[in-house]
Amino acid sequence: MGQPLSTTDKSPRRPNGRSARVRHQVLDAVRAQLVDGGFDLLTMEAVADRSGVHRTTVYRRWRDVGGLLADVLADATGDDWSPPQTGSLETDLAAVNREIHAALTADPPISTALIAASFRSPQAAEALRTFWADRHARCATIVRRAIDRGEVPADTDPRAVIIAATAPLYHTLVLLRSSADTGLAARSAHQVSVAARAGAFARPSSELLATGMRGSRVR
Amino acid sequence: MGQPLSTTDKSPRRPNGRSARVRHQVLDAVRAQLVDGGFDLLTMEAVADRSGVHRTTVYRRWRDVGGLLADVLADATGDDWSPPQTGSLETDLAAVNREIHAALTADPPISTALIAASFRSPQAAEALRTFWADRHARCATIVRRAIDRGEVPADTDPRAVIIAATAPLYHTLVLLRSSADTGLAARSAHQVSVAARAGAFARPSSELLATGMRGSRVR
DNA sequence: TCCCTAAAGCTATGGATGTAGCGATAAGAT
DNA sequence: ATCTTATCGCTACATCCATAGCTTTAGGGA
Repeated sequence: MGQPLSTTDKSPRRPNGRSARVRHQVLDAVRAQLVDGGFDLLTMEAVADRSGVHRTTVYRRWRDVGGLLADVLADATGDDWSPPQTGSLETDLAAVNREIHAALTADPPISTALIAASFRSPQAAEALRTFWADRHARCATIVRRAIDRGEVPADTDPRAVIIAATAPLYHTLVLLRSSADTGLAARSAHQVSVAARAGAFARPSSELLATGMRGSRVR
Repeated sequence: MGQPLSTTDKSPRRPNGRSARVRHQVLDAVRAQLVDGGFDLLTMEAVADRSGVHRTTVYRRWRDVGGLLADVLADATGDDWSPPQTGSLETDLAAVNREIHAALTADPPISTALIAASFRSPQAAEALRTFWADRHARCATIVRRAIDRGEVPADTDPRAVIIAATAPLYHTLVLLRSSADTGLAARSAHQVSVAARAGAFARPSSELLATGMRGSRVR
């Protein structure tokens, strides 16, 4: 909740006054505009008109649409999301994947809009990196619980498991833009959990021996 | 080599004359501009100036930057690329991943530019879909060879294996924009091949029985 | 060789986008 | 209460971006 001004990367010198009010008006306008106009109609001018804040002010503080979305994302961080807990690695991963699927196919497509914006604005890209780093860190508990249960070897790399499980879904929906069938979420979870149980996600530098052999040297 | 005009989706009525010459000039200019200017300087005006073709003509035939890149991509299809053949599923997948890694970190970043453009232009998005569909189809032979060798069950889904193996790399480099260490390519290949050998990539509707059990029903 | 016309060139123009400079306002310190 | 100055609002302007309408050129069939 640090209200970092996107443009200057430092907090406003007058955080309780007009600046804060303007920021709320603008971010509300961004969300509203995104809801009933989509990404295409999310323009600096539209946001300015909708918020009642002058155009030049929006330009000054947020620079471009990516900056606006980045600030919306920053405003949304610090929520209390925690990964689902269903009793097994596979079902946990599947549940996460279903949430991702829901987010990526939601209407209005806020997530997709943010990803698209990250290719235009370094600010949005950075905000997205931060967001994902946070989510990956939280999801690591899924793998740690599986380790505690003895489901997978102790040297399993949590981050690698999470990425392997979720990447196919992102890839299909975001990059290939094909309509992933509902089973993909579950199938990816299944495949990854099979590999993880076999010790394929052991950390390279670990002394603990995994069940599967590692070290697939390439060339 | 059907030279489909991107804008009209139909071939030019005079395919050997000025139209073709103009197309070559423009596509050459796009490639050149991309090489020594990057995506940011790839503008309609720059391409027009560089190619010697008038601005309005470039607009008429290609509409926007995405259209230009889409046509460049279409112009590049029909190459004779074929997946590497190294003797095992794991090393084949690793080799593919290394090619992807090289392409995504190449300078100038043509692949990344195309992906970015696909979020702005439906034409570029469609071209990219086509391109990837083609590549996935060709990569399927990697899995088929593994089936023939008896490395993996006969009902293994080739496309699912390819996507699972390559998605983490795309995800890391393109979406997370973090600098994937060189080992990621090999590790993903290893993990997927372990799961595939265990039968985790069996086609849902297959009558053939895989070695591993399937059917991870969710909820 | 001579038309016909598809396609390119050109000019003009409207709209969107982004910035500069300056005066006005109000947050917060004294 | 008063002053200082960060921040906003406003006007004007400079580009870019994209298209419309018209003229000119040249490919390719007769």
